[in-house]
Amino acid sequence: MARTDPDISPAPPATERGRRTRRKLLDAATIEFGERGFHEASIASITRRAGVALGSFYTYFGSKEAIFRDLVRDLSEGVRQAAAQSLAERELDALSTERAALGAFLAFAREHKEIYRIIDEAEFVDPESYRMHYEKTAERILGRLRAGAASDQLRGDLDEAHAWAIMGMNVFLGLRYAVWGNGDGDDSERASQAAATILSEGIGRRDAAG
Amino acid sequence: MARTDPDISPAPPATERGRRTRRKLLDAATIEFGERGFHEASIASITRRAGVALGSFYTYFGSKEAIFRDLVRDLSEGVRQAAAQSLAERELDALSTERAALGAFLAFAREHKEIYRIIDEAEFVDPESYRMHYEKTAERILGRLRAGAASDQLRGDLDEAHAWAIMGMNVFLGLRYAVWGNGDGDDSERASQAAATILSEGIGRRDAAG
DNA sequence: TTGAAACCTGAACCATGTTTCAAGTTATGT
DNA sequence: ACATAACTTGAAACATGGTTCAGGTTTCAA
Repeated sequence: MARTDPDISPAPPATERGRRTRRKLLDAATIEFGERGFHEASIASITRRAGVALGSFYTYFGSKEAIFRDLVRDLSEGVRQAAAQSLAERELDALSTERAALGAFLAFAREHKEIYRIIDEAEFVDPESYRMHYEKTAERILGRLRAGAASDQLRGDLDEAHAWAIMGMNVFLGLRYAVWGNGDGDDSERASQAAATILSEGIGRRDAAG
Repeated sequence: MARTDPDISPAPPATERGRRTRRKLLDAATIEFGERGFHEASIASITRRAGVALGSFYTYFGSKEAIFRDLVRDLSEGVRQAAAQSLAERELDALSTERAALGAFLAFAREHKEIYRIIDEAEFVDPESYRMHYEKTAERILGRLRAGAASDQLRGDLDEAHAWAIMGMNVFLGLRYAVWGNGDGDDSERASQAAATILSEGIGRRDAAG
């Protein structure tokens, strides 16, 4: 009895000690999932890393899937905050804003390769969160595009598809130059430059374009 | 004895019957992996779908990973061919070529959602093939960009990063409008339009851009 | 101080599904 | 026809690792 739906995590910790333990498990899981991926990861290894008994895991999480789900949501929020913060720091014109957003994302990805990988794997382990992550991200990009259009800096006909195209550019540049790259800043600079050019002028020759 | 390295698939079939059975397993695996994902998929279910005994599986594939690897390479080649064929059909200017390539990719993704998913999952099951798939794809895009530059239709300074940016756009537009979309052609049209606009003029206002 | 709730422990349980194997069947070349 | 290699079969061995549980320890409010 008192069965917990394995899909759902038990009630949040009531004491400080509990919150600490839960946090330790979450941090250990970030490393474990990042290094080995969801299926290679084991709960025993997570609790070992956290310095906690195996059984304690189920005090805080209903199942292996459940902790992964919690993690993805945590991290998705983390990415959002990192980007938002970098944009709040200064006032920029619309195109520079997109460039800064990509820069922040690349820096974040370079520092948190494991997070990048965890969100990717959510496509298979927790599709709902995966979808949510990208839909929310696209919405934020679209919001910026609309603001740029409102202030006459950007085209007026930009829509959701443009936001998804920009997001795709950013994600793949991050994969190639922040995660796979050698980790120095030059790669990121090259990526930012390419994206900025495309967004400001496209790839056609200036004098040849219709 | 006669142990087979589980990472490697045994020697190819020597008879016609063998080739048929191997093909049946590969086809069944495409469906199984596409529907349930790598880890949910079971070899028993694959052989059941193929109408073959469980043990026969190991006559043709060294392990579950091995058949997945073979599959990813098959499919990666399939995507390549589909795109190449659509481009070979007519002579197009550089920007139209990119638009046609995206169109072919979207159509392919709409028809083969399971293939799209399998290649994505290779990031975790067979990183080598995954990486190869995208590197090859980026190379082909870069080749087109260089050709466009050589004929003075595209900017002269396009490099690998631009190719990755374009690939990212295409992949994400495919995810959103071909795989997640409602499946009609309107979505694809919208996606193609957005990408074409970005590539030809960027997102800035024509008269406002520097 | 004390009782109850929260939390911790780790060995054992158990479900799942991959892999092996020994024996039978079909194809092929001489 | 015959010998041999290729192929097929499915039950059973086996490994792995998620999950449970019964009994201990810590925390905290009354």
